[in-house]
Amino acid sequence: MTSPRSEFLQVVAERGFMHQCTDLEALDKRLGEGPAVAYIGFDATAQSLHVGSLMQIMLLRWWQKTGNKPIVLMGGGTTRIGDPTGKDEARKMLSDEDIARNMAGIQTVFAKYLSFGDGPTDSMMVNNADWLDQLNYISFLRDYGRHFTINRMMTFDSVKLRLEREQPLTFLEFNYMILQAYDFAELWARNKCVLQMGGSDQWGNIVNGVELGRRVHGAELFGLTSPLLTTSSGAKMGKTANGAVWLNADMLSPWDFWQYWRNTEDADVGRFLKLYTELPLAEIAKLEALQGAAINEAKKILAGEVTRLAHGEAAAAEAAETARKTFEEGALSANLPTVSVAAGDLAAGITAFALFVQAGLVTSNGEARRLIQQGGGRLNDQPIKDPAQPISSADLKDGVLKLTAGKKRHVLVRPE
RNA sequence: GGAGGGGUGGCCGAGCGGUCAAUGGCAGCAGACUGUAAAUCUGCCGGGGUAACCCUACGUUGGUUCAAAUCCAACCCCCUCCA
Repeated sequence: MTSPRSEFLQVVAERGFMHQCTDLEALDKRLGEGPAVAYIGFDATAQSLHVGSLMQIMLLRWWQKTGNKPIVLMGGGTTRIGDPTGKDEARKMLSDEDIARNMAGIQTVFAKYLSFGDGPTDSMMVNNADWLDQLNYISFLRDYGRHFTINRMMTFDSVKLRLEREQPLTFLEFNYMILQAYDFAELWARNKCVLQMGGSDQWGNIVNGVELGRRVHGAELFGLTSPLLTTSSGAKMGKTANGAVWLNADMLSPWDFWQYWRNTEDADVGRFLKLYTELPLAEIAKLEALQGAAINEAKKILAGEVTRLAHGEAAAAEAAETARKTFEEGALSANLPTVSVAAGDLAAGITAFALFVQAGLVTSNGEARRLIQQGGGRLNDQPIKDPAQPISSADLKDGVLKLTAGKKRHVLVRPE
């Protein structure tokens, strides 16, 4: 089709959010008729979402910004099943307490990206446990199970891949797609929700929902998926050395979050600016055209914008300033991550390798020794030659010690 | 219930009585080169220890042996086929 007329779909197309859509023209037409309701589901598998989900959150944000109503669906019910999509084996069962705790952690992040309330374009949050938990098995099978054929279910990747790899797929997991389809139909019935979005791996689950809605409610529903993002060198988004890039500040500090974006590969800068910031496309075009070292400026803007959305203006500014002092001036910034050691211990002297362990820069004495022996350990910006070198109060500068592991990881140590 | 195959370090995957903390690949870390990028090259990559060396580890538990990831027994789990 030609370029979409609706503002939402224009944004989605221009900025790279579009992977597949069940019926782009019809959805465009529907959006032209007035505000619509769309949802994205988030299962409560961890205490925080990570940047892998950020594209979905931005989609909801654009949806709201372009005059529509977003629904955030918390998968309180479906998390008890476990989505087999893209997994080689069943995830361990999460207890109800874990799920409740995870949901509480995840919910907080949405308030930063969406405005909630009762207005026509205000976002709302619902929990599919509200309807899934009370389903009656036989009734459900008769009303909904008859719309699914095993023949067709076996053709979906989530099922097919497991079977082809001869990995077990339990009946519990096999039901996941049915429940997700039911969610969509239910959200149509309750809130006239007409669109489900999600990552491309959710395509099968989404299509099932579209079809189920048509069969049981005669509703015209739509699905739209975003591409699975990898970095230019092929790594999945959101993973780093120390684990996932969490969106919650208590799981990953705004400083580390800023650093993650600052270290974006050159080739990804333009793509990420379009997806994860709201800068005008013309400005992004200029930034991504920067060559050589100049593109670092674009990375700083990327880091600043993304951090501002996730953690606020102040946190973003502080991270930028800390980075400037630390990396560009080589000066000491008081806002670097800080750990404390007992003043008495420091006065007595602590071996360098032990201090690196205490500072959390490495996880074992052996690793600390290796780091230092290989020339990757510095104290107050001076290389440490001997892992056993004692460090004491005499090394304090302005009341702190600055420890560095490698080129990028800095920690301040304060006696207390 | 029967027959066969399999469970090895974060992952994949060799090993099949000693020379095995266990080949190789991926991931990760450090150094060089750079731009807090990528690619490349070099080193490292279970824990403790300056080191000698010690401890833990090859599904679980016992056993054989001077010596077991490797052999035996029982058990647990997974896969395939049959009933």
